Amino acid sequence: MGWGGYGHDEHGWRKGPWTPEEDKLLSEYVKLYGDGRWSSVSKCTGLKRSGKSCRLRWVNYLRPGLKRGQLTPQEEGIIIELHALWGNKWSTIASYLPGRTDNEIKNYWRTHFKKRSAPSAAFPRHYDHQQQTIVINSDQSSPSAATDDNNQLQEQIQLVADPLLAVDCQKQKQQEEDKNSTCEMMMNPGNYNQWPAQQYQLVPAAFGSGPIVEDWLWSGLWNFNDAIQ
DNA sequence: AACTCATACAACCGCCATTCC
DNA sequence: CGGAATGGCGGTTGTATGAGT
Repeated sequence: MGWGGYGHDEHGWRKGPWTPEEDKLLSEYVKLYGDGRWSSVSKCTGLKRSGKSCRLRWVNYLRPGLKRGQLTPQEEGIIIELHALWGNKWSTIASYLPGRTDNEIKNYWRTHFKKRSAPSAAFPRHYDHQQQTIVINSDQSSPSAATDDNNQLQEQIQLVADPLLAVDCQKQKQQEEDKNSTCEMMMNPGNYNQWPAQQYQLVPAAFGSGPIVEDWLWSGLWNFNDAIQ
């Protein structure tokens, strides 16, 4: 990944790709002083990099816990859904994907979706709708199982009309009702032609846990995207 | 084998909000 | 209180790489 060699800006800061030596210096600095005092990195380490450049390098590349490699279908789904919610709030979206950076997500989105307009057309080429979507209420012989699923789903669904919070009782009550109806729709998707408005889409699987719930959410995601076309 | 194109990735830029002095 | 410094974020650019032709 070259930048055509190294250069310096008007302030004398080095530019271009980082060397292993620079990475080592930066890592050692953060180990000693923590991440946050970027402007003093050059003073303390002799690194000829601006604070901004150091921060970027740390956040996007050196920070511990970063995941490497291709995003999983689940992560892709989360990105798609959160982007529908918040737009290009990459750092916000990244906060729901542990180990992924806003830069990575931004790059991914631009590469895969930028040129496409319709949300449903935006799904990655390797995402398999048929594979991800499960048959809802397939176990008709066991009503109790369906009820359990419903209860489990109820716990996982959060309505996010206002992602920051429902403020008053009226809103909370309304949200509770919407939550119930959304759950009902997910349990019996065939009975509904129209999905709720965008503000009532589901919180992505990252908030919940377990393959069943994730599959439910995935199928809901697809219905939702079809609905908003 | 050579060329083209799409994708992945790293890094920079500019703007804005916050903090500091 | 106001200006400067700093940090954070979204947008953009440039190059490497691999697949397809």
